[in-house]
Amino acid sequence: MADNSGAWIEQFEGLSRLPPDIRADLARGSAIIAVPAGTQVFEPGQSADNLLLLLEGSVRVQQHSQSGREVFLYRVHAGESCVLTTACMLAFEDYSADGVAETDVRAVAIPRKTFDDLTARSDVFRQFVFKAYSRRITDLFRLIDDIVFQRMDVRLAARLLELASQDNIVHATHQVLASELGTAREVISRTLAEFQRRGWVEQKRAEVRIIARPALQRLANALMEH
Amino acid sequence: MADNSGAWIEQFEGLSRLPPDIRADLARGSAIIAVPAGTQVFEPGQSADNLLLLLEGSVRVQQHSQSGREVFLYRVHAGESCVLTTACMLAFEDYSADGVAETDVRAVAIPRKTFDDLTARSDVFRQFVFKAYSRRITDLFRLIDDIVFQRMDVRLAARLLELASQDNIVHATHQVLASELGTAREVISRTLAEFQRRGWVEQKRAEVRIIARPALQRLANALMEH
DNA sequence: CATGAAGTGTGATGAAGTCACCGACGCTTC
DNA sequence: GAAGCGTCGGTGACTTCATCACACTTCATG
Repeated sequence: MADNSGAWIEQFEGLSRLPPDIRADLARGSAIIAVPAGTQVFEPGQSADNLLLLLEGSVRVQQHSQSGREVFLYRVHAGESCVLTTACMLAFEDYSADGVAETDVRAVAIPRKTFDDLTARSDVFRQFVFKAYSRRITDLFRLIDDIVFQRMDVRLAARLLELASQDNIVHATHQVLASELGTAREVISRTLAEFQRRGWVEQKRAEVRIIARPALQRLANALMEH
Repeated sequence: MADNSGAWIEQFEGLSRLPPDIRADLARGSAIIAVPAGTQVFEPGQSADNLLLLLEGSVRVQQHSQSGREVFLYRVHAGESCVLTTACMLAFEDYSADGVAETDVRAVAIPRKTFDDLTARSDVFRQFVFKAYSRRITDLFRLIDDIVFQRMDVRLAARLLELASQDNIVHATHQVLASELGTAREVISRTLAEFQRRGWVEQKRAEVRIIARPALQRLANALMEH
């Protein structure tokens, strides 16, 4: 187990206000773990017994439907928690979504026992947990709204901007982008072809380079019609 | 305030195991309220300060999108709780969904203070809350899955069966059904017309009568193709 | 450099959403 | 009961998106 002095607690906005005794117990009752990219962090049918707080990296949470395809649900970034797994930690109900480390991940693992103890003893910790819930749930609401009402090109533009690195490159295959948006690869191919035709992006294999950020931005904000 | 002896606690599976002292505090610290049909139970921009446990009736939770249309999210029945409002109770984050009483509703209102107190003191209560969360979240996951992958006619058939009263009648306009499924009225009209052509339903103004339940059932289970 | 797997392009077809409009029903008001 | 009006439902034309089938390109690897 790595150093766990509890210094990481400062990285989490809601936890920095924890009183010293709780903070000590949290550090003592948790472990810092490292997970290589690609690892299944949690999966359906296995009741998660750790709440993860991400220090570095990101986790992609998705759902495998009966139909075999997968839908992207949301992404957990550093400084956030995989809080929805707590629902099954305490509810013993099997989870229908799974999480995959997209990059190498460093995280704090809080076992059920510690989680339960802190939830009982600290209202600051409780607020942290419920706030994280709130965040995820509103994300899901927004996702549903997008799926139902937004056009594909608008959603793709927005997602490209989100995923782009500083140098305006998105490292992702059309297939990956498709599952991010819950659509088919062909739709992504065609839409990207259209973006390229307009000179907004350039494409290589498994890579999209954003040329005209402002144009994509305008489309993403749906300030553009047709 | 109506009689609140705490007898209602038995109606909630997860709460019946509460120890006597907690149970007494829960009864004392909560109130039974009656809400007429059509009332807005909670709404965006107003941080809910009561957790509702439904004794009778149902609450429809939906989202008003920027685009003006609304999406049905889920329905809370008697014996269940509007637990997602707790996320904002404790997180102080504004809620983007609203809830409307579909029928006259009797409910137990648990104010934030009581909720917070019980969450700290009782692990049975905590489990109840988290289990309710779990239930809602998996409902949302299923909803997303349905929206993305299921055909409209399959979803409509399933919804008709859910909404039908004992005498196989669904009291709802096409518009209402459309917003339940996040689609357009015309789509519902056409699909229902098709169902009618096949002799599965009959229609009156603001009413659908199910004639061939088994056929709808087969379609709903997607055991039927084309 | 042959081979196969992964990534991408494209056309045809059908399902669903959108837009525009009209007619039918039910309720009020005179 | 006729006129007026709002809600509800029906329909055609068109667009967008999903699906299926298949061909072509890129790239790693033996």
